Amino acid sequence: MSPAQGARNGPSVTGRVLGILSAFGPGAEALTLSGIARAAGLPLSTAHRLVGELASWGALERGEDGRYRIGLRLWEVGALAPRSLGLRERAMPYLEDLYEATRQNVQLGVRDGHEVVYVERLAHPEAVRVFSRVGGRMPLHATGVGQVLLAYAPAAVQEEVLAAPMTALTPRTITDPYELRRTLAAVRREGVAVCDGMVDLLSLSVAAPVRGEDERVVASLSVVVPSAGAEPRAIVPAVRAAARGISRALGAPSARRRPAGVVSPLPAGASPTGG
Amino acid sequence: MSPAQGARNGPSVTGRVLGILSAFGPGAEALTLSGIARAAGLPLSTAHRLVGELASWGALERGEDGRYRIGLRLWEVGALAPRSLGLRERAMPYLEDLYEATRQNVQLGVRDGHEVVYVERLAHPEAVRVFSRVGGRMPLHATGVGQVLLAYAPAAVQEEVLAAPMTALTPRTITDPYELRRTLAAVRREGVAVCDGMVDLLSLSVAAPVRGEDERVVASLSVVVPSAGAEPRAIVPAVRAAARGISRALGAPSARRRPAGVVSPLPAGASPTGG
DNA sequence: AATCGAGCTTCCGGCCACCGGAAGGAGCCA
DNA sequence: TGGCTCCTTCCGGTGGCCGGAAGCTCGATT
Repeated sequence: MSPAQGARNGPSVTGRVLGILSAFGPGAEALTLSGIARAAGLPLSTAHRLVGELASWGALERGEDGRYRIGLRLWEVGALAPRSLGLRERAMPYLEDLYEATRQNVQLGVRDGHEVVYVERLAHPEAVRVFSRVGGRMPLHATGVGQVLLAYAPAAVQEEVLAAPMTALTPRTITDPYELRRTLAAVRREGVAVCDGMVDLLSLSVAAPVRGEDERVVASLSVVVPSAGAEPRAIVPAVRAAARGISRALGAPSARRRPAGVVSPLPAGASPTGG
Repeated sequence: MSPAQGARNGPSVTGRVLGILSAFGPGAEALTLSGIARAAGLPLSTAHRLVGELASWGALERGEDGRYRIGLRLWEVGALAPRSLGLRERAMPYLEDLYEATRQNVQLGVRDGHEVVYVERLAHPEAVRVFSRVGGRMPLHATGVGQVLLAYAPAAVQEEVLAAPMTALTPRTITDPYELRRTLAAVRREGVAVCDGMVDLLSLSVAAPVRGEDERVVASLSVVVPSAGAEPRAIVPAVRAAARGISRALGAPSARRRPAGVVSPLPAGASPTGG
């Protein structure tokens, strides 16, 4: 997890304010004032003052139950993050198609440090339950999206991840540095990652890299399907095609092929396997 | 732009920090340090210090061009806003279906003060160009989603909006209080709003209310189609059904009907296209 | 090459805005 | 009634914030 977190937040006012925001998180969407003060390590009166100011601006909202939640205004500002909105906006149509074709789970993630942050997710209510959520984080080594992002990350990042101990989410999660290194090489070679039962034993994910205009991998998308009886071969081409479509939409030179045909990257019979 | 911006933000540190965040907005996703200082009305050195702190926490990110953008971390926190994520999560499947059926634009918005804030939007690349964007705001009186939200808003809000001057986005935008009042009554009676050419002359939107567990209208969704040759009658049922589906997912008692049938509110036959 | 300008970074003394203990109020439960 | 938790307000002391000033890095212009 993000080290130097709780301890930091220096004694500066800005740090305290950010500490208050840090108090919120998945599983802590609504907090009482004292809860915030506790989590942020602030005296109650201090928290009271700062929270009041945040609330009057709209960064926090106070519910009828007296508890505070993240406010719409903060969400608005957050929506301006280029790695969220800009990416999302262009990726959506392709995610749509992929979702429509599979009726399962489609995810889009970017790397932040040693973790993947899920920026978008389309989930069919009846699809396999997936652990991730929009705005959530997962370790890079254990997920399809993560492995792709790691495979194309700067060497320094890869070495850091390989050097650190890796937590196992299931018995099948890769935790051995050597094996991971081999896996990453395979991902680079194939252009896809297939993770079977690494997050939970019942699901399998297929992920592919999305490139930006400078050819760097800026995101990764994946489809998660039930492990049982899944046939990755059937999914891989679709995932690859969608990833390439998004890359093209982002202006990646390498993705410029096909003389601007149909929008849908999933024509019924077509296989991108070249030749 | 943004009037009364520099003036507000009190002289408190928190206010200054929030002022810095306010400097960003649609059309201002990337700013230089001095740009931020200018927009927030802060001395350069002060801005430098605060921005540095924000960036080191992850609220801002500095690009290779030296300009600052909203950081992923802030987006993450913003994603915790209940009116964004909680709503979105449950609404998505229905929006999906609606999008799939129409292949046009589907929008989901909530009310904030006298404006609608678009929380989600699915847009087909080839669909009518729509003015709105995720995280964007529009006046309540001029849009389908807005009219629905206004129709079910507290009386006080309605009167405030009716009393204030209304800007016309096109010649067809409602700006007359009396006419708006009549329109709102119709919306309440019908349970849908149909706005033809009010945002731009080429598009038409059909919107319906989404209710929460206490029956209050918490959001509104709409479909935007080309004005030319559109047949609202064909769309209305689909929009109503989707809105009801989301309401049910949110726990609205009134939406509990149908003995838990299929998930999709759009049985295969309903074709909104037509002649 | 020299000059200019725009933007960024660092430094530091003075002052004032922030801090947080303390006191008091509002609910809730036993 | 007493005890609990949570919230709100107040106010004097002080330590963190402020921001002018000096210097730096670019790139454009003469």
